[in-house]
Amino acid sequence: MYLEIDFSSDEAIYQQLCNQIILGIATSQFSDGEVLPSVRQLADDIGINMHTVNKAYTVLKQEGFVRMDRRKGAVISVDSDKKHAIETIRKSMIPLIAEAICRNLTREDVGEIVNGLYDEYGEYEKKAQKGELPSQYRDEKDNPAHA
Amino acid sequence: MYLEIDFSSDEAIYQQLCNQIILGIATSQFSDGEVLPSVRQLADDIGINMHTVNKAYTVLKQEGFVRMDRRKGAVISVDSDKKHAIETIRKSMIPLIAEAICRNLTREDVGEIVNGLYDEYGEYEKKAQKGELPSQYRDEKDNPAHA
Amino acid sequence: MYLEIDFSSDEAIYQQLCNQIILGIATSQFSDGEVLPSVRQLADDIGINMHTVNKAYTVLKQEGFVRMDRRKGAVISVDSDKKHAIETIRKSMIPLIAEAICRNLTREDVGEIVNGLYDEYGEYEKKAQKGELPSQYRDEKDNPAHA
Amino acid sequence: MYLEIDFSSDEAIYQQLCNQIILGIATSQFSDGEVLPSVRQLADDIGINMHTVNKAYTVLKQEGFVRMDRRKGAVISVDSDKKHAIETIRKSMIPLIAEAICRNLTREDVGEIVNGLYDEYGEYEKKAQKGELPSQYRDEKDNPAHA
DNA sequence: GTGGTCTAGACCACA
DNA sequence: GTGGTCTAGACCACG
Repeated sequence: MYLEIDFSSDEAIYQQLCNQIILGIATSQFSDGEVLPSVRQLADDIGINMHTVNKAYTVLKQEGFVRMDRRKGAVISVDSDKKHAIETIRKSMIPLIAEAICRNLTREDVGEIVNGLYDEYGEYEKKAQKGELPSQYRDEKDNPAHA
Repeated sequence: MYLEIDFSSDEAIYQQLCNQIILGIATSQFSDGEVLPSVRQLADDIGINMHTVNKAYTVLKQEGFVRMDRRKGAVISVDSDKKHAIETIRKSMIPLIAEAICRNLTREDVGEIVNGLYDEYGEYEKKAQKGELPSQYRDEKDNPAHA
Repeated sequence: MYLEIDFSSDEAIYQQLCNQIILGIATSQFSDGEVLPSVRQLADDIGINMHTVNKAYTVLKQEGFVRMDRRKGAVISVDSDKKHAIETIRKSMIPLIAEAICRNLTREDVGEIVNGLYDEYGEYEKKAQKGELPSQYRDEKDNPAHA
Repeated sequence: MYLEIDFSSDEAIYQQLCNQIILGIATSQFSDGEVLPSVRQLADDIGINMHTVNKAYTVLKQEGFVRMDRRKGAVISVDSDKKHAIETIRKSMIPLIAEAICRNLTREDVGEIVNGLYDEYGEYEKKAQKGELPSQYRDEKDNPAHA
């Protein structure tokens, strides 16, 4: 998978890394059980410090997207406790909705944004709704780019 | 308006301040044209340093929620360029939707979160839809043709 | 004359006032010998503090656009020492030209800007060239005079 | 590059710093992609406070002369949107041209000032016209598709 | 009285 | 080591 990092962003690099990987999972470029590149390799690929990659993996683990396997390294393993997820998303969404309201966006406007993003990224969703999950590894097309 | 700051949060104080004020605008606790407390005043009120408040005001200005009037100080003045707003919100929402998809939340789940938040905070929205807005500048001498 | 003040500008009000008045002179809305409004009246008209108007008048006097008459108040009286003027303009122009160069604007681009502004504001210039002003300089291509 | 600060000037130090650096870019003493000294370093070098340098860098970033690279610090990166640049320059030039007109300077006089300054500072211009620019980002990993 | 600027010194997250 | 944040206290220009 190709990871885009903007070194001039105000977002921390490890944070961008997390987000990109989460996006990769959402778009089925990474699938459950897949192994992420080693810290050192990914760091070299992107041209960043090893510590930074390490931090990203640690955060992903804490947030339940990855588990650390002693032999394989970081392995995708999405923890989907719906109630907890909703609460998390809700909390992060408060400032965004507040801004939307201030800018005179209606809930329909926001709904369109959400739908647009689901259309764009929601590969995982399609699978889920076709009941293909959680029969976990149903990988006919999941030849993820490079590791 | 009562502003709550969590000093043990990992979110920067000035950032919390920004969010609280934006929330205040969304819920009509602050309305367009209203003057915010002076940096010193607000700093004293919530027990933080003047400069921290100043930074919050500066960010709010830059993001188009406030303008600095040389006579009155910081004045609520929401810049509602819909197109720009949508783009901003969309960008900040990408990681959230990605996470939602990973956690198997459907777009309907997310829609409910959005609606819940609109119900909770959307005072401003109600006004807007009743046509009471926009009256961006109330002051007779405050809206010069060019900046 | 109508004076436009932007209270949200980063430029000080007295400074804007000065610039507007100078612009008024350039466009012949104020002419030599004309009396400016009293400090109090202008302050009331614009809705600003008397001190601010006072400061503007003081600066205009120092810069040689106005003289203070004990009975009439501030009187337009433009001091046009060409050599001194050139040196002043040159100094203020340095950062602008530096910026222009950085942005890849050619000297022709800047020349066009200058000409555009002369076309827009140069009432005074027309008089000068018609010989209505102190015959002085009626030379279309004179001494370089710059550093 | 040697930066000269006049501590007795009425111009803010951070503003002088900005102007000096812009001048440095114009004269090719700084070139695109070059890394500026760290805030602490530069502050020590010229004997001012870290925060003052920081403010200068922040302003330069906001005005599109510099970007903040999370790995390298402040990097010269001139944003040359010609249309925007012209509008900016034009606005700052209005008071200068107004003054010039008042002082009976012809457009030719001003043109000479402009040319003089271009002759003195326009190193960057020469390169640009030889086609050596634009190569805005030299770094292979520094130019992500989206910010 | 306001915000803007500058200084000084501190801690922390990031890389 | 970097910049980002926060604090504290000071002076000044502006209004």
